Amino acid sequence: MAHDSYHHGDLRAALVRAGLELIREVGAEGFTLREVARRSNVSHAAPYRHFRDKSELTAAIAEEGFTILAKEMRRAAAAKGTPRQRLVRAGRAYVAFALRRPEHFKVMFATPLDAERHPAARKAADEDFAGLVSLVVACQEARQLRALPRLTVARITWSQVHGIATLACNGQFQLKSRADVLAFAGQAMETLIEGLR
Amino acid sequence: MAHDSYHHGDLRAALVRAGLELIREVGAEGFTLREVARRSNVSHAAPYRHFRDKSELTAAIAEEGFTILAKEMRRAAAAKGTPRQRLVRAGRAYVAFALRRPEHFKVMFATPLDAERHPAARKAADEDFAGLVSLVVACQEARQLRALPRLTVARITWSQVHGIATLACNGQFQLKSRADVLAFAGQAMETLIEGLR
DNA sequence: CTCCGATGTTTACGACGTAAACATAGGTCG
DNA sequence: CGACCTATGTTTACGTCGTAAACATCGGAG
Repeated sequence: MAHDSYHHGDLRAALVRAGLELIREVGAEGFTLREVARRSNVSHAAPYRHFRDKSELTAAIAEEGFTILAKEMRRAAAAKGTPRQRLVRAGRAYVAFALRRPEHFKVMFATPLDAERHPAARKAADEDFAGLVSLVVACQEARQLRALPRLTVARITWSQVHGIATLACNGQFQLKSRADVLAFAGQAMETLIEGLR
Repeated sequence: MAHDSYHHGDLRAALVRAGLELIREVGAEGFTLREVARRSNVSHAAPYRHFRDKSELTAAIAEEGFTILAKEMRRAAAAKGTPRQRLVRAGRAYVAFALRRPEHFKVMFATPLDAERHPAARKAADEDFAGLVSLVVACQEARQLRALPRLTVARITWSQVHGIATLACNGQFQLKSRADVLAFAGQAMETLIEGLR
């Protein structure tokens, strides 16, 4: 339990936190297991007691990201408003997340999350998508969306939002402020939904 | 000129080619300057005569990618058909490119292409986008798109297509075959354009 | 023909990922 | 209450990487 003793208490969580911070600072390229260990005041081999290799730590960080993202989308889509408005808000939350933590976001989608190697991360990602599907279904039930297959509609929407998030956090649009990007995201969602009716 | 002499002839091009191949095989993570040198039958320090550092080689590879992509989109959007059909075909070509060379595609968008550090790559990317804009403008002139700002429409379209490409080549949709993904891409574009009218 | 600059090579350094051997702390069982 | 066992750290070691500096070689300009 003692924080400064030989044993750490909860090194695993500490490593994930430190890793998250490091990735925010230097991005996935500069990200280093040894530096994560250093920041956790632990020898460079200690992480191997908790993660089989580096990719497993980044997967844990990705998982954390999916969990946070899910939470923020849920909050944005909270009950009030029409299903359509809720869907739009969720989409904007997605983009907002990517803008606020671009490096974290990139790590989440850097690698095809191998279901065998990193089942937890994969599950978290799938749950994010499930949340999106349920918003889409709500729209369809309210007759605010055309009756295409649910999965198809969800994928189209996800792609739109994900594309905006990806391109924006790589600075590919020449938009100045985050607010501009978010406004654009809203516009894009409205347009898309218009096509989906 | 001799291929086996001390001097290589056109090492720079050879490095880009070898690099491209290597990235296709092992992805951006396993990508190594030294291995590229090895495959070019050259010492591990030789690349530094042609690239300031590793990132400059990957930028050159990215640039090559943007050039190829532009060519393929141009070909797909060739004259026949309505502007709208041409736009859809270009979008599908974008996705097809990502599916055919996923690792290459990832490298192209891995990093915010710094205009200072990698001007050539940046320019190639901008030209790709310019091509898209011109297709969108053609659609607008044919009254097949609502009169939103050109840039906005182009960005929305790009985001949609880019999102599909990114998610698909990370295996995030659970679609089996490339054909399925391409069909989906077409559907998505049609839907989006519907909303843009 | 000679010399110079462009292009390769060798050697060297520090950092990294990872494995193996070793150490310690804290709970379990006598 | 005290001796072990196991989970969790540490140390040491190895091979690879990116990169820099010093050195070598070739081909073309004077």
